[in-house]
Amino acid sequence: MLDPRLLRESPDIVRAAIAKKHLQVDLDAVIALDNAWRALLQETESLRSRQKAANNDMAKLPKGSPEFIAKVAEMRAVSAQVKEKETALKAAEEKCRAAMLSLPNIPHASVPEGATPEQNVVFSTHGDIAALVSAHAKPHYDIPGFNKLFDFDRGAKVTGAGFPFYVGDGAKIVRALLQFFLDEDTKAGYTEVNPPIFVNEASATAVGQLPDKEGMMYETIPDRFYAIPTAETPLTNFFRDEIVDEAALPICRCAYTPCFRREAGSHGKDVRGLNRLHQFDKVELLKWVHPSTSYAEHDKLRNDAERLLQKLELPYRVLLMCGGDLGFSQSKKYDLEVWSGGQQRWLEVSSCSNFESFQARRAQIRFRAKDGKPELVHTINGSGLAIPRVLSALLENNLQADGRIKIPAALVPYFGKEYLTFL
RNA sequence: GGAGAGGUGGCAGAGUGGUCGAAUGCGCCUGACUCGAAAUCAGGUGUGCCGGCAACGGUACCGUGGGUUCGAAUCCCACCCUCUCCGCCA
Repeated sequence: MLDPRLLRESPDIVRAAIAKKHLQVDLDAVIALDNAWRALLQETESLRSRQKAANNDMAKLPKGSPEFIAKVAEMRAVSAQVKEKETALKAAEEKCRAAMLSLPNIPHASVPEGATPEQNVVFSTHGDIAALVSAHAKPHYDIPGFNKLFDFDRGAKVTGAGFPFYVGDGAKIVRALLQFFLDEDTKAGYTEVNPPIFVNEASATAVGQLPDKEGMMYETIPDRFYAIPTAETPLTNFFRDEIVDEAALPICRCAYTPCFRREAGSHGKDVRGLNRLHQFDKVELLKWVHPSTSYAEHDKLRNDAERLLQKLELPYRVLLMCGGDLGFSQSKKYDLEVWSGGQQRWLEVSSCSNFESFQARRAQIRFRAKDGKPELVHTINGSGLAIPRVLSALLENNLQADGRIKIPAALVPYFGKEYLTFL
């Protein structure tokens, strides 16, 4: 959510932000709703003020006295008016809040102009893609024996499409990657957290998944919990409605969780094999930072995620997202894409985003500044990293002529052997 | 799942219909005393929203949401959470 004062004082900044993100929002309607709400609030509060003054007078009067009885009669009418106004006020407030929630975050000045993913800027490229071209290269789902270690058919039987079983070395490579990521992230200064993987409605709302993305999440009956689409959801809510110690900032945490995404409407080549799943494992990095260090911490977090790909010796590139491809709630975002040599395509394995105070305002996460006034923190997060696509690149890029997969040196201590075998 | 108790400011803890944003204690901040500190004494010390350049004014908040009433921290209803006992169970 944006600061309402920004809308009132500098609507042009908001207008420019909407344009840069290539969104359609009727800003004037939002402003009108805000004005209407404020006018109604004034009226209601002055009525209540009158009511309060009368109450104080009545407290001094003897209960049964004629003056008292007259006051009761008089205030009965005011009370009815207050109730009426309060009902109207509540409706106006809800409309206004909904309208405010429809306003996107302001993109940072360094975000490039652009409407489509093609206009994202390649920020940096690492590793040698050409070296991966070989005669036996193939998509991971076509590698002989793939279905033994990554059993999609039985997963479909037991649960549904996109819920594979990982078997034998398949399970072990997932565990090795998770352990490796968590160890590296911890070394980089992130405190490991093991959060709940279901959240309530308030938590989903605070990070912006509700309203709007309810169709993307699995919901439980009868408790109305949501299966988390990312560890960002429970992690960000850790400090919801709290004022944290300024000296503790930045607070850096990492968490492994399974992630659940309905991905309604996704079909075709993009979703084959490990490319897109309804349940997958991911380690998330998250920081609560002081606004003054926000972008430096954002860069650091991106570097922390990049280091993981470097240690796994996977070629990757970093995209700086243009305004049109920036999410609704982000001020700036880098995507890390790993090169998948068999499919000959880039796969997104991490989005490193700075939300500035957009999430913190909704979630009411603040710190006490030196002058004593609470101030909103900035939140930053990114994957470090998502397992299936890293795995898919690992399988494709490291496929040997004999059908085995060479395990990167950094991962060998975790995996326990130098090769993964399918058959 | 059953029975009972309870949820009040940073913490502890009073308050059962009106002058209560809320006693008191602790903590914290400022000042006095002191070479300095401790102790002591005096004063201060929640958050949001609206209006205002500001000083400040208004209003809301006693787990959450409804209700009763001229008036609710206080009474009624629902829900959430915590604790105790019983039951069940990884």
